[in-house]
Amino acid sequence: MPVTIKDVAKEAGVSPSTVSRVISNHPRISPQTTAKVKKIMDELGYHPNMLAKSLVMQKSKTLGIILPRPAEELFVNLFFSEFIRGIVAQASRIGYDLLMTSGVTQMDEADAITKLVKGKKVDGIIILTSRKKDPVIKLLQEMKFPFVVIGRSDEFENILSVDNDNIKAATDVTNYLISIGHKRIGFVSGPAHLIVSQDRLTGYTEALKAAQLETKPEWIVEGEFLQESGYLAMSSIMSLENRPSALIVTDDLVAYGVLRGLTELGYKVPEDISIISFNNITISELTNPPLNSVEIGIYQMGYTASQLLIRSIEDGVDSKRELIPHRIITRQSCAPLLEK
Amino acid sequence: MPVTIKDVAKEAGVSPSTVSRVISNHPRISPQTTAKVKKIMDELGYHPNMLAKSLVMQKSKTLGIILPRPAEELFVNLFFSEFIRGIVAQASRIGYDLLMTSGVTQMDEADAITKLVKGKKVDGIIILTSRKKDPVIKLLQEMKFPFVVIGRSDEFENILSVDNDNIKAATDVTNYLISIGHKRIGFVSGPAHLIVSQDRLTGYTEALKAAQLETKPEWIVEGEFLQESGYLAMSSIMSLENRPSALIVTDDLVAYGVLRGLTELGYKVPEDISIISFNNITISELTNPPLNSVEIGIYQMGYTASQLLIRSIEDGVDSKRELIPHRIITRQSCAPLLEK
DNA sequence: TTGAAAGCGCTAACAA
DNA sequence: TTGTTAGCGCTTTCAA
Repeated sequence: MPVTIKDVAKEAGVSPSTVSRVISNHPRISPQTTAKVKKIMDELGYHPNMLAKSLVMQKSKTLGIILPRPAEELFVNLFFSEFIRGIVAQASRIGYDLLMTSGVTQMDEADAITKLVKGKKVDGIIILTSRKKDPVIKLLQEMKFPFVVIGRSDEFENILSVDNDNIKAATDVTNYLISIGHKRIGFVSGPAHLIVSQDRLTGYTEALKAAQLETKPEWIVEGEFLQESGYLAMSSIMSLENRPSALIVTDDLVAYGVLRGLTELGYKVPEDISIISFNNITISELTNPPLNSVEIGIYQMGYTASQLLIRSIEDGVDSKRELIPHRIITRQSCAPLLEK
Repeated sequence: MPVTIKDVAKEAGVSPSTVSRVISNHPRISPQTTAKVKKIMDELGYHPNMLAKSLVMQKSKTLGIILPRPAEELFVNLFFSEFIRGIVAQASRIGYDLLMTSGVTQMDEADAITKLVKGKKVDGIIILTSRKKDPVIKLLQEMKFPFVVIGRSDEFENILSVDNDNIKAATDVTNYLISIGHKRIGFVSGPAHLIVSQDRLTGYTEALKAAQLETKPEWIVEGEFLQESGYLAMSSIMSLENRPSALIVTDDLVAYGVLRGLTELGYKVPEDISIISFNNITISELTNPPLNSVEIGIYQMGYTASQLLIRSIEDGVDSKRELIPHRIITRQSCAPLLEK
């Protein structure tokens, strides 16, 4: 039998409401009573029933997240762990937990979310991937329920989001290559329906334009966030007559595929071609040569998202875009291009 | 304003209990009423408040998991994502969600667990890492609260657990090397306080003994689940006079460190030395050469753990050890050793 | 400073 | 087959 507030009250010779007040540090309560009640709580091993509390308080102190689908979002997977750690670390600090769920067989994300929201199991929701015209964002927006998206929405301006400045990041990367002498720069992009793909591509294009460098459609290849895509992209690009001297790749795993293909074909990196990619996952320092990559601060994104969402729940802030700084990690996959 | 069971009742002209019965498919309820109530529920967009339901039912339909500490359990990290996916997939199917929490700064795992359990936020708990004399297992055992451990307990026999047969797996690996001609086999182990380390080491030792092969203390090196450990282990082992012709490594990441060091020193794998490791994480097929590794079925472990725990919650089964089969993945890091 | 009582939204005897 | 009622464990007016 669990010990309730009534048991404590009876044992301490006070009323349940007094015990309740002690629990929540109510200001107007005598030190003696407080001490007495606290002692009894310890003795009895009392812990408040959070369900009951949540029911009357109308809030669960819980954040919700929908587990991304396996195949579709492999991308997210590779740093899922670090991301979750960021969320939970911050949430726990403020007394929130994280509830994870997923759409069952036929039931999609939208239903899973509705269930959480209307079922009052969570006070806010974190959306992991932002696709173009994301229906989930629209749903949450309509329900006027607190949520934060990782990435950004192409439809709604005034929402809570945590993102990298992917356009800027891609611009920086492009300029970095330009600064070490490259003039022909290719781009291996990710799935077009993801906003992150779109933004990075934009940054690349803009940087080339600004530098008045040549841009060719065949230098841009789109693929999945898979090693194979890198391999394919590589072979398509290397077979060009006038091929790039440097390649920007949208993700480390893809870059690994590129690297692998290059090695197989007998090319040397960075002597024959320079490679730089995004996300800086574990693997990027393990490749041969170690990959230059853009650190995007996954843990911090999780941490910040959590923080922003909780603030939104508690203070009602519901429109803010937080940008997590990125940073180019220089390793050995890029080399200066000497004039010739 | 959320729509409650009362609103539905009033609108449908029935009592709240009737609505409740419709929700839970009570057998004795007329088709007409059912239809009418369901219609109203749809119209009003009704969803049951799970907190209220949980409060009266005394169960939350939620599983709990404590996020492993960063540094200590890097090991778990690498397949965290796949593991969680397994848990959530199965849990969702049966209508359970997963609640994640972590010890705040000073507050340790035990407190976090007590809070979840006594606070009634979860119906059962999944323990991710099993250390020797794990205090958390003891705590849960004492509270008589449903839980399942991934791995096994060295103290308690009669608990719920999902594990690989790590002793057998290590035996299999050792025998595999023996079968292709190796007689001098080394072992790079993990942290001694983890049961998985202990079991794999045991399996290795037993297999050698059974084959009446030589075993030398200096062929066994213990380290962390880190690349660096592999590097260190490698240099210690390769500097021996009579060194092994094959190495069993406790984890792919560590094996990567070994591989790297070997390459740096000019050794060739598998010509100069064969390497095989455990866990079969993404990285193991990306190395050069691709690593032979033991697939341990992480997703399935999560899935099974979830299943076992829910069964325990609902039917009271509380003592069962489920073994997930392992399987050696043959790639290019092992070569037969010819007699000489 | 403390207590009594009502109620959060739901389920489940018991009665009808 | 359906309704009435009590109560899950907590918070919070209102009164004392």
